[in-house]
Amino acid sequence: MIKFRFCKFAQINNIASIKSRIGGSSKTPEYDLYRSYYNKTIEDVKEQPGVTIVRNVNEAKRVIEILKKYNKQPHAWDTETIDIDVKSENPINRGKLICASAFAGPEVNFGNGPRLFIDNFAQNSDIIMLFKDYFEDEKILKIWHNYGFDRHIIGNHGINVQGFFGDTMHMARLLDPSKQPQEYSLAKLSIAHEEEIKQVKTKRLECLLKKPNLTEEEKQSLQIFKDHLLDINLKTSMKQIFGQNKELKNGEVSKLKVYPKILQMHCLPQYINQWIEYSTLDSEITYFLCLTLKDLLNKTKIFYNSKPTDSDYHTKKNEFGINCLGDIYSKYWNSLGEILTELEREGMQVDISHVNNIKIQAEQDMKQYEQNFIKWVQTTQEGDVSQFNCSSTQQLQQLFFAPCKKQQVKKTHQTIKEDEEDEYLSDGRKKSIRKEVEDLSEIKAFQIDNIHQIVKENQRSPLKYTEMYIKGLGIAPLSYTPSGMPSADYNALKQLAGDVEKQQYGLIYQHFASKGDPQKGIDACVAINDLLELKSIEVLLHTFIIPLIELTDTSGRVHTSININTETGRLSSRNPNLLNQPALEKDRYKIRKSFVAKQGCKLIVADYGQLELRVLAHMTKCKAMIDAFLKGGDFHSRTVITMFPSIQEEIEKGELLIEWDKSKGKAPAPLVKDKYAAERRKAKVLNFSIAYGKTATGFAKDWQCDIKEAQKTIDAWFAQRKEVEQWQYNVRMIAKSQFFTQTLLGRYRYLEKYFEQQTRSYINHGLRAAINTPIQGGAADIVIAAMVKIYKNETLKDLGFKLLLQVHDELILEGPEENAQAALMIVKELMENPFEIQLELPLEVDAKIGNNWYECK
DNA sequence: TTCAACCGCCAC
DNA sequence: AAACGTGGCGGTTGAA
Repeated sequence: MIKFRFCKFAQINNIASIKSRIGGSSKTPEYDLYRSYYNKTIEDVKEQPGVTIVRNVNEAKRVIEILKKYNKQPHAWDTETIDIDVKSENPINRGKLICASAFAGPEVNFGNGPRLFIDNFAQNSDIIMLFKDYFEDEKILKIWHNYGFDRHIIGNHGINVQGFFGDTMHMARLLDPSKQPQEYSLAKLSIAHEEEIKQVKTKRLECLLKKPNLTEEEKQSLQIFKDHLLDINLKTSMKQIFGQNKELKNGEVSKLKVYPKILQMHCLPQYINQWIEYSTLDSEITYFLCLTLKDLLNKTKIFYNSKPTDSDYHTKKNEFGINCLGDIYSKYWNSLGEILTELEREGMQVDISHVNNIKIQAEQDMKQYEQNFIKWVQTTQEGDVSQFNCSSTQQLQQLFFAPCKKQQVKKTHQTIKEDEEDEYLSDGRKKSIRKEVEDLSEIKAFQIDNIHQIVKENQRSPLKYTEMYIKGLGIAPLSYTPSGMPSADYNALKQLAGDVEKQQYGLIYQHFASKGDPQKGIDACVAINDLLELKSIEVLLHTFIIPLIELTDTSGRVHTSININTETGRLSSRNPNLLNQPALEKDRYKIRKSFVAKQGCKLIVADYGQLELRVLAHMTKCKAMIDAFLKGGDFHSRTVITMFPSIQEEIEKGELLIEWDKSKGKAPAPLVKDKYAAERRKAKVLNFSIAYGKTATGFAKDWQCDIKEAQKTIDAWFAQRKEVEQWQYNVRMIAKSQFFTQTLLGRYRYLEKYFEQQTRSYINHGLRAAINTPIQGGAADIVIAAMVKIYKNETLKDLGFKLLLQVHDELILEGPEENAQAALMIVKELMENPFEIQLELPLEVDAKIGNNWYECK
């Protein structure tokens, strides 16, 4: 079984091949330089209290024995890496370890105390390999902060880390998912939980000191810990410790901050001691943060109706057998942490030749449209605009809508900002303050490359840039951006162009026709239509096609980085984002065909049907919704008939059908989706948008009707779904009074930030979030539970099927062709029953087998 | 040169 | 008083 799960690792176990892939840069002159510094530096490294430094084989072997001796307790680890830009690159097959640190408890004495520092550079760069058996021992548990990153880096050395105890980042996110993303760094968490960490440390020390049979080494370690380490609880960020103000040539000190590279910190004498302290503190903090967060998770009961004074408060469980957040961690999120790293390492096979083909195709298609559009722009301008940039929103705004006044800016929860002191960037520069946008004047200059080498008066040689002037057409703005500028998005441009194919010309036609030149109007519509085509191709090319080519590895697989960093508990994906691949209708180049199964394998793509609506139905226990799901068939058609009594009558008389199986011949009566297509479309939009808290105004805008009519339709929806209305009311009340909302399983999302500012905009946003999170987050709970079940299923392992990706309500697996059918049945079964209990209504999963992602949809 | 604000668009 | 939730990301632009 194991052989299927880790065949990827089996491939990379060949160390020579690893080195050739990730160690290329270690042969550069830069490395040689630092290596020479390093050899002198390590001679006079100061001995630091509590830190044991490992720099040779014997030392390594000795500490490994100590680590193994303490195999009953988890060990916290952290790594520092080189050869990777952590901001833009994923750590799969890229980046390697320069050093690692561990902390296994205050009493675990590695010789000079409980902090362990392992050097893995230059002549010591294979030291980490001595720890292979230790890392791969699944019985020895390890704690990490952002496990995925460290696991992959260590994996790059051919070591497949096992024995996952927990990830402090995931724990912190589960405890409170509502913080800013950067607040989950080790440094920030150590500050946020400073008091609790102190308490945990003190308590732990007291407890250990009381332990009978302490060895001399342990006593010594505890003494060092007490004397030197107990009071160090704050992790300072690397930038704060190592950042220096840049010195200018004239001797003055600049505000710009400079930071040494990791290589420099590791190799240069002025940094090394602080560097070792910094690195070893990481793992120690991770260790105590883990204890702290576990404790907090266990203390966070999920029953908000119970009070701590209730006698059963500490043991009471919800319908899913969950008492506290700690239960959710141990039941689901812990496994999820492991699963995500597996998905990342596995990656997805890419048909590179297909991607290259569609890239060429897209580039060709774009060119023509671009030429057409710019040619037209030229007809409206006096100066040369051959360098008009179609990707520039500003230029488009200027061209169509200038001159115009900007709209009054509305403050939303995102744009509102307090008058704070000057903020500075990490490199010391002052953070720029948002400039008020100004009205658009009729003519505006844009900077362009001086491709014609124009030499200006009083200049001897041509400057690099020159100006292009755009004179606005002065069309009345159709909508505005949040900052008050006229928007030039798809909607606005589409209104200008109209439907060119049907010769129903849009607003810009009027603009020219009213000046007595209808042909010019038609030309303009055609041109804008071309612009829209151009833009849609550009998006596909630049957001999907090109990045996919760049990010696919040499073996033809693309490894996205999957994070749990949403406030609702959904996953997100980066480098590349595989969760927003174009849907079938918009996928004119069939980008999804690029994601294929590897040789001899098939993909299984399994989708939940109407997952969020089912979650809503379950949580509200809404009879009408549950009923509609139980009866089956087209859910939106069922919604239509409950909303419109006249349609209901037709159904009862048999003059109208909800669904018809075409294999039985021609339908004896018309179908709802045909006869009442418009109504069904409305019902569909309603079904989806109610969960988002969309209001009548929003619907009116979408449907282009007045607010009253929209409200009437909404009322019709709610009339049969009183339970939903009541549920929403309750959820809003809790949000307003207690500032949180909870998902299906009971995870919390805190909403204080929306209610602190007593503005309507904030509060309304908070209320919508409160409504949406239980549903969106509940759906996430279900899919995560299903993933854990699938991951743990022995039969699927035997069949060789592995998870590749989760796309919110869809799971993708890959495995041997001959086992695909068997695997599909199991996947479907597991997904439809993610919990021990049944929900108020069944979950339905549609699963397909195919050679690529496109085929499976 | 670097970075963030802004706009816009992709998914579920 | 605002008007649809959760994300990632590319391009342009101007500031430091």
